Amino acid sequence: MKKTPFDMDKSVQVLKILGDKTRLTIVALLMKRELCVCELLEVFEMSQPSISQHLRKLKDAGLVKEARKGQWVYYSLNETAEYYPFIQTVINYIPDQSNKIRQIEKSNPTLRCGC
Amino acid sequence: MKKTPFDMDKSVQVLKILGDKTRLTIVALLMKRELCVCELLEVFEMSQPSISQHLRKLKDAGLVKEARKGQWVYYSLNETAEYYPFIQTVINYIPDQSNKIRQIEKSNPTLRCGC
DNA sequence: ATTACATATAAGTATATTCTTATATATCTA
DNA sequence: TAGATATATAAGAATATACTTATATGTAAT
Repeated sequence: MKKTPFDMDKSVQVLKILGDKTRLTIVALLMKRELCVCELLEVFEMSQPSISQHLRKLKDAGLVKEARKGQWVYYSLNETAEYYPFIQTVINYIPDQSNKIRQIEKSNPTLRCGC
Repeated sequence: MKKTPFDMDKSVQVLKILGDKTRLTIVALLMKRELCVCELLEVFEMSQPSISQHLRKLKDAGLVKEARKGQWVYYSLNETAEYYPFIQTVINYIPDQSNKIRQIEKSNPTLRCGC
C-alpha cells in the first residue's frame, strides 16, 4: 500500500481546505453518509449560503461531489480522488461525529410533513 | 496502534498550520534533520523575518522546538507531541525534500570561512 | 568595547478568508 | 401557473494571514 506522493501545491490545497472547522466537520460527516445542504444546516450555527460556500470549496478542490435528487442536492465524498486515502487518514485522527448524524436524523429536515 | 483522536479544535489548528506551502516544507525538511534559520533561508525565496514568523507559528502550535547553539537557533520537530504520528503520516503523502537538504549542505551557511 | 552575524519582534500593507444579507435559480406541489 | 422549498450566487464587511522593512536583542570575534 505504498502511497504516491501528491504534488506539493495540491497537498497544501487539501490541507488548507481541511484546516477549517466547518469543512473538516463536513468531511467527517460525509464519511458516514451523503448529506444534503439542509441536513448540514441542522448541525452548524451558520447561514445557508455559508454552508453552500464551504461545499463549493470542497467541490472545487475535488473532495466532494454533488447529486441533485429532486429539490435536494446531496453531497458525498469523491472516493475516486487520488488523495481520498489521505482524507480517510486525516479523518481517522479526529473525533467521531456520530452525535451530529444522530442530530440530523432526529430533526430529519427532508421529511416535509410528519403524517 | 490505535490512534486516540485529538480535540477537534487542535486538529483544525494543526491542519491550518500545515496548510501553507512554506510551513509544510519546513516540517518536511525537519523530518530529515534539525535546521537553523539561516539554513532554512537558503531554500526559501523569502525574508528572514518571514521564516522566523513561520517558525514561531510552528513553535506556538507545539509542532517544533528550538535550541540555541551559540549564535544559531536550531529548530527540530517536537517528537513528543501527541499528534507527532499524525504529522509523520501527513509528510508521508508529500514529495521528498532531499533535494532541498542537499541544497543547504552545498551552500553550508553555518560554515563562516571556507579555509 | 566595538563590530559583525544570527535571530526575533514591531509595525505596516496587501491580500485572502469567512462570514453576512439580498437575490437568483431550480424543483415541487397545489 | 403561482407559491413554497432548497440551493446557489453576488456583494459587502470584518477579520485573519503572510509578506515587507526597520529595529531590537543576543552571541561571537577582534
